[in-house]
Amino acid sequence: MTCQKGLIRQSNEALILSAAEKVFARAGLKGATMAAIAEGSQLPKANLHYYFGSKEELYRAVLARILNDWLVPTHGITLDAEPRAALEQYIRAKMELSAQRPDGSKVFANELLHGAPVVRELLATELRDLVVGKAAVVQAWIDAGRMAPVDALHLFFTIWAATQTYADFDVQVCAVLGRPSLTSADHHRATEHVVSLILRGCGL
Amino acid sequence: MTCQKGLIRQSNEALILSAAEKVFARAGLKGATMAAIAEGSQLPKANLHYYFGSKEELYRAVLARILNDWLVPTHGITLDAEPRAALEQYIRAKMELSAQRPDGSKVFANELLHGAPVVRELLATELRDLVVGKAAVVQAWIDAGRMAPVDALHLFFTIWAATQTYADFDVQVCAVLGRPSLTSADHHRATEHVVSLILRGCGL
DNA sequence: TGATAAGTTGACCAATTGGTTAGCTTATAG
DNA sequence: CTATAAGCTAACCAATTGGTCAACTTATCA
Repeated sequence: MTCQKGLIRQSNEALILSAAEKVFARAGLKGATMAAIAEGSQLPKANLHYYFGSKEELYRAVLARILNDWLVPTHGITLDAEPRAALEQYIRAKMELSAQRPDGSKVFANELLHGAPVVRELLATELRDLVVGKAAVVQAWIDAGRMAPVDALHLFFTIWAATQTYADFDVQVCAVLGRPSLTSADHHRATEHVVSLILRGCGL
Repeated sequence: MTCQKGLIRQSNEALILSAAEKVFARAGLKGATMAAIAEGSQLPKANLHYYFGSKEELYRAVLARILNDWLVPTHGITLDAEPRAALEQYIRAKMELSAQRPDGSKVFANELLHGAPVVRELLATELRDLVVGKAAVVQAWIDAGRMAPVDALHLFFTIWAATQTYADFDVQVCAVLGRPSLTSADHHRATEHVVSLILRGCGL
């Protein structure tokens, strides 16, 4: 009963996924080449097709991994949580993700930008269900007078946008700040800004 | 002395630029094909190369047009303006742009996402100079106690992100809202949300 | 140990696609 | 009207690239 994948397979798939995330982030779905991913993972091109049938299948696998990491940090948003602490922790988690794994965010952004041909179904089901649920929590907080009356669904759009902009559009941020790349001090400053602006915007 | 371009040329260039913006938005730089742009503009492919030397030159022309529209609405942010009115008007203008010309925003977002190989210089000069100047105005408002002490530069990042997300990532917004596409009522609701959240966040 | 499966790889192919060119038609101006 | 320039276009080319395949080596386990 060997339900587990072979160790070699497991290791090589991880290697390929990691390289693919970087290449897809830099070049997009069409711009990325299997040859570049092969080079990034130090494996011959034919090997990629052995583990992942096609370029699109590999792309799909990369996206699946990202979406998962995307949804996890909402867990602290519950009815009996303290609004200010829960939202602050969520925003900080998203900022941390933008700083630590910008490539993943970029691949996802690219997919959305082009109409989400691959993940559209997931958005309309998994993502929607989760967010609608969390928005109901926020609405309950508002109804209880625990925060200002913002639009609960759109609040999530704003939080995603404000946090992910530091991953997706880092070149722009760098250019305006006059930096070659974002330092951890920059990320810290950005985090404090976003946290305080949005919390104040929510009357917290 | 005919310094003006021929009428035919002017008309066809506009036709091509418009079609190119749509195709580049949908497919990205690499994903877009000259054939698709040709079909979109109802012109044979060789004609595109007659007016624009290469695919990249055409892409560059599309981006230039967008960046210009991008920078214009900051004009109301001046030292002697009223902070609340000036920021509100700027945010509304950006939301209007997102609603009216989402394709332009998408092309620009795609360019940033992939490291801005074509407009990087423009970002570090034109955009930076403008934004640093406007941030100084915001900082002066803060110093005068006319608004809450937010980070002036990062405030612009947040405004851009919060407004453009409705153009760049409209599929995601649609999916979560459960809409096939964004209605003008949706755009109105989004605008009021962003305006009130950010203004309150700025203590206005 | 031997047999079956898993993993590896260079060489190759077909399709796509940006770009060219030669020859054509239409417009413009003297 | 004529000559020159501008505009148009089908056919073609070279390069890129996703994907295939057959032959090979290595791992696994009864």
